[in-house]
Amino acid sequence: MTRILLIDDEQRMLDLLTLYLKPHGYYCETASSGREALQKLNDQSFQLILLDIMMKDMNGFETCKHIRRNKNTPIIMVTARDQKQDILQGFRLGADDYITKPFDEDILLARMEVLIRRQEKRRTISTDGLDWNEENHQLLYKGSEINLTPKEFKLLGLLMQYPGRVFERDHLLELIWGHDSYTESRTIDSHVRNIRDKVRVFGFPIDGYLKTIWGVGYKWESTSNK
Amino acid sequence: MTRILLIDDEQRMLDLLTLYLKPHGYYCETASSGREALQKLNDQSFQLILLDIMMKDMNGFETCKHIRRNKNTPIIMVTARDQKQDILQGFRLGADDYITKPFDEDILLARMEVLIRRQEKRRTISTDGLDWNEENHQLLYKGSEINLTPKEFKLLGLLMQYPGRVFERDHLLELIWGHDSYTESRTIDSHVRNIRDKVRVFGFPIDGYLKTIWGVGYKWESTSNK
DNA sequence: TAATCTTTTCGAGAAATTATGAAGAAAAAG
DNA sequence: CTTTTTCTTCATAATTTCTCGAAAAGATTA
Repeated sequence: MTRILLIDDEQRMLDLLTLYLKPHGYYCETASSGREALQKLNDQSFQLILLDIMMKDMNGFETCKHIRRNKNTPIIMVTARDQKQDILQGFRLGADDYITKPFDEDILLARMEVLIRRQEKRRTISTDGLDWNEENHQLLYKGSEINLTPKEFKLLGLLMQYPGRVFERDHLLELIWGHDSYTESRTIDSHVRNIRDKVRVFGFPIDGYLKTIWGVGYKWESTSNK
Repeated sequence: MTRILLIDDEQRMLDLLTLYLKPHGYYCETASSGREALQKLNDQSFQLILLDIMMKDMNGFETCKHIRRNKNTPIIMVTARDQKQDILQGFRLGADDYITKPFDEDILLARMEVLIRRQEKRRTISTDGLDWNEENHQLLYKGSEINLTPKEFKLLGLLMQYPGRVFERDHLLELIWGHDSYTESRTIDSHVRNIRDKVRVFGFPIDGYLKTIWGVGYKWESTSNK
């Protein structure tokens, strides 16, 4: 799930954008001030930021500058039509793109995709808010990091990569441990347990996904019947 | 000198753009057909492509698609105003941005700069008060200089350059020491240790950023949960 | 329901990996 | 050439992860 941070001090606008974006598979987190946005950016991770320039408290420019001190998450500015100086100023402060209000939904989506696509060359697998990312060696649930050990991480990644497919324990051993391992196949069970425990703590409905196939092995459920 | 490739079948437009861009320090090469453009792209390297969509022979879309087969040089499409379908199609084929004719010179320049800036390896990186500057080989924290040795400096810079990404020790060795080095991969650990020690003395919360990924390597944390 | 088989749970020891401290080798500076 | 700095390696301490057995719980079959 691609996570977007919407920053605007008008609640109406936040609602509207959320409504726009949700059906296209984006999860939107909202912030109604620069301060709140920086807070959320500190706690969670996002693939894109939509930032309204016209805000009362800390304005969009200030916010943009602050964000760029620590992150290079792509930023699309939202401006009123033809505020050329604003647009230029935004670019100077590190914004990646802008759209003018009122904006065309399709164009916005296209621009968003360009920016997201560019940084998502890495391999990620996502389900229901759970993102497994190989390059970052990270498992995120709704933007928060869940700490896994190397074996746990590989095991989960493998299962998620082939949703619906059942893996026998010996097969998992071969794929993750390698063919020259003397490890007992029951060791898998321990790792599965640890994964379940760790992920469950964060509120992800893991039992609806990581399933035991009795007498066979394990699989990652593709159709989430939680 | 930043090299731009202009593609348009109207000579007048090519001249106009060249005239616009030259004073801003861009070198412009021109092509008046898709074929010619592909030829030039094959022989020379460019930092950016400006591509007119409305061309007689091989049109802009075709050209865009061909270019993307081999290169990911940023492409800005030039379209007539409000050809929404054209714009969306361009994005689908891998364009990075578009401008509508007649365009504003400053906005064009700003958009170009965004795309070019992103391509360039950054000479300075800043996080949470820590500034890494390649040009003067300095690491500053809140203005005070932290003295690093060459290896330490390069290593830190590389990690900061790609926040979030995990590097294996052998990969770091290859990137910094070069492929023909006989250095043990554990040597990395020593350098990491020295970096941590030196930076910590100055009060920077290094342990929240320079992370050990157990069993894998090291990374610079992008979501700073200190 | 009983018998049997499989999985889950738990915990402790084993194994693997990283951090640390220190010293010698190599390189650079004086 | 000498001194200083940087780089590399190694031993060992500290930490984290992995593994496996045994008991408990759960599923299946007769």
